[in-house]
Amino acid sequence: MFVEFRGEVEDALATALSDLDLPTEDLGVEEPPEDVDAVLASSAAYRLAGEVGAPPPEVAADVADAIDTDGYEYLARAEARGPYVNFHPGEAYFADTLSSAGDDWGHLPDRGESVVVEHTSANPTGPVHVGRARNPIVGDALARILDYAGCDVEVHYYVNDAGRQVAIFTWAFESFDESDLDEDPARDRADYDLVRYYRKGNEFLEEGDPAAVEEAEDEIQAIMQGLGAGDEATYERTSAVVDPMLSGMGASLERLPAEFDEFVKETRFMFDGSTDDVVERLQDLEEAVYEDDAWQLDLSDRGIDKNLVFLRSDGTSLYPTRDLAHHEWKFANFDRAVTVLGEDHKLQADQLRTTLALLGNDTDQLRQVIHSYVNLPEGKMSTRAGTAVNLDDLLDEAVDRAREEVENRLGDRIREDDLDDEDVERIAHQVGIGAVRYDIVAKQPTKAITFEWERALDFEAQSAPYVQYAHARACGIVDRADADPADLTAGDVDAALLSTPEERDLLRTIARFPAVIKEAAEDLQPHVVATYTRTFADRFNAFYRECPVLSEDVDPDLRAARLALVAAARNTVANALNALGVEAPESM
RNA sequence: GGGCGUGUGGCCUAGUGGAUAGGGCGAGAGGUUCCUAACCUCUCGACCGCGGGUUCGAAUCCCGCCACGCCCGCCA
Repeated sequence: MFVEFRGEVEDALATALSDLDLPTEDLGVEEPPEDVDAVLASSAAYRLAGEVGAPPPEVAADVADAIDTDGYEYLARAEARGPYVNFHPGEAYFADTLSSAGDDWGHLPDRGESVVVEHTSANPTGPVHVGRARNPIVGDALARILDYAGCDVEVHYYVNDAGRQVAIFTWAFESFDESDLDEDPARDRADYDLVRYYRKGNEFLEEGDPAAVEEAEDEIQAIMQGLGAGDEATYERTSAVVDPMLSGMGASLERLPAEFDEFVKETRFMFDGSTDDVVERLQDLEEAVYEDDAWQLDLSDRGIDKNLVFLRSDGTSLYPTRDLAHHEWKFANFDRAVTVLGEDHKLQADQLRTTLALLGNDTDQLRQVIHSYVNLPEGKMSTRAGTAVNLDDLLDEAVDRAREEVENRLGDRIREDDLDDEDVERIAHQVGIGAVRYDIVAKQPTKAITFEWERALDFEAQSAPYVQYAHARACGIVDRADADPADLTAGDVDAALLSTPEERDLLRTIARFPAVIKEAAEDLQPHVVATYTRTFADRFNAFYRECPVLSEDVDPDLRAARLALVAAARNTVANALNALGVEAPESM
């Protein structure tokens, strides 16, 4: 409704300005502060004051007078208040919001546009740790939000299965035995088992006997050459470590949950010849230079001082070369591509985008979302050094603490409901994992996060449980009303009965939800949705406090209207949480 | 050294040209015979890193400086 209302406001304002012979390019339509009782406002009078030769409040009054609200569905009233023109919707706005906010509220019309979202794409060398966890959390939320926004979304994990680390990993796995390793796996799963070989291999390369290291380097080199030459047997060897590692990592990611439609391996673009094709086309570019026996791209004219090496002196390709082929494949198969990357890949992202353009691609199709890392108070997390907090450990701890919390609260519940052990376990998972996810997705991705257990697992604060609780309260009311769900949003209720400030504010907030999805999808900013859920919970709690629904002294018509409002609220917050990938408990 | 990013009460955070900078944590005081108190109300607390500038108007734009992070591999 908000989106439609905004359109009407812009139309009415533009018409009024042109009737007054004033310029219409700067309408200045914005959302007023909380304490102003209007849905939208315009600050255009400030800029027009000079042109008109009158003070802004006078201009605002004239503009407000010139606005004709006839013929608009939702726009009912425009009034000047100081230098602003405030816009108010009529009853239809509230009535339509109430009747529209069904199960699919927040889903925008199909855009007929396919989008591939690539996220995580962590090297298959060890268990997923918290430092990396921002990528799947942001990426999964983005994919969900784009889906809500009407895109046809496919989610990919790009597997770096041809790089040097994989060659090291493969060599290490083949060279060492269980008896060479000095620790047991932290968990009984392939990623925890295999990472020990990777660590052992790196340790050996750093500290081993020089002659033996040289021998190992020859083997690592042979593996990379084999992959570059498209050798099936070499691919089998690397797959023997990569595939189980990936399935183990996938098990961690599923807990978030972050799921993928496809794991796209970079070897695919070596074996199908597209990397060779890219190399040839790069060599033909005028930016191509051959220096130190390696083929490079001089991108200094494009504002990138660092040369991009695309073919090593030994003739093998590099990660960026294969990624170029990968992205051309994406462009050929999807309308748009979104990639979620850690900030350490910023330069590479710029080089990729620039080079794709040089190769004749339309890079407007590509959006790269960059995020900072989650670090420990003492510094970076590293798989190789073994300093990382594993995602599984964080999630386990979160669920344990949530379970403890649920059990503590069982004692002093007023409500006599019957939460059995299964409910406790369900709530512990929903709340614990939701809190971790929400804590990360709610922050602007560009801001660095320092990981601290207490803060990450605070269930009060401005957390997932706060929002989830509002949802559970709404479910409790609907549940207790024992009404036919079909009646709840039926057109029979009279939205005009919802006249208290709390009811109006809640309706206004519900009305904004599709606009929030639209904004988050356009700007690729999931935290916008998280911010919205907090505002929503504030509004819902105010309503909950002031407006009884099921009390016996509530008039039946009002009760029906409030029940419909609660149902609309429940649908809104359920979908908002869903768009963030956070579960919405029906009781807690 | 260069490039990019970040800097908002003691701590975390929203807000990227317009209405007295909005929340949370923390500290203090209250609230439940009434649909879930993981809630709500009130109080305390901010020269929006520092200094200039542009503008009728700056947390927001521009310049300089400071602090922190990331990058500057024939690794990914």
